[in-house]
Amino acid sequence: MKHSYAEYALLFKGLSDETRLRILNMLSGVELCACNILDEFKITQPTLSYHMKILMECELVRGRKCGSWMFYTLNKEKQEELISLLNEIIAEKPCSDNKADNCQ
Amino acid sequence: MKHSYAEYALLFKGLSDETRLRILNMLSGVELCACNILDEFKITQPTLSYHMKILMECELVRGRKCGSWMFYTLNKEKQEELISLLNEIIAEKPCSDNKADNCQ
DNA sequence: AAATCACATTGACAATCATCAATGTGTTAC
DNA sequence: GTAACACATTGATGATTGTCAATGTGATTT
Repeated sequence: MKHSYAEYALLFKGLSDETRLRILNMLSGVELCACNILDEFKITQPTLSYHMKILMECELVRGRKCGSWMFYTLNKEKQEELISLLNEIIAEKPCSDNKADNCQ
Repeated sequence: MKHSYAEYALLFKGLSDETRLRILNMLSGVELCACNILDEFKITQPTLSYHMKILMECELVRGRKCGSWMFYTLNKEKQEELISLLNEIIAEKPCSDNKADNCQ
């Protein structure tokens, strides 16, 4: 648990929308500008801007401005943190007795 | 991509609440009944019931009824699927040229 | 069978979310 | 400097969310 539950919840909220998941997948290994991303969806430009803001606020994505373009890249570290958290949750705790003993 | 984006979005939505994250963590390696879980929170019983319903609907948690008790366990497979998805997103695609070449 | 216990469901509510049209801001092209 | 472009912000709207009090349901106890 590197961060608080509230922070992780925010990260997962960033991932909890189909459009945003598609955007993240588009960004894997590539840097794209907003207009490239917009082309792939049937949403308006303000809606995309809204999603990119959310992705950047929870730091799943990084942005860099270049002239009047905005280029986006994945922040792999954040996703690795989520993978660590999920692994941590899955892992059995040493203290756990693993059985609900009051009912077979 | 074992499932659809919509399904993954639902799974992440399941994880996007602080209370539910804490519940999942409580369940790692242990089977607990609803009343055990409720004791740890300052929420009402209907609210817990609501959260457990969400966790079961997206199959992050499995439930088993025993008399009038409900026992819950983690569904590790689902979390492993999410880890796979995150790894897949992080991984660079072979087709990607990795650079936005119209701006240094 | 009546009371109690463990949990689910319903209805209501405020808060947040995803979306768009309209508008604003800063950059580039002419 | 004016027009066009790329993106952000604002305001509005319908949908969804998390919460609770009240009530329902089914099992257990007495």
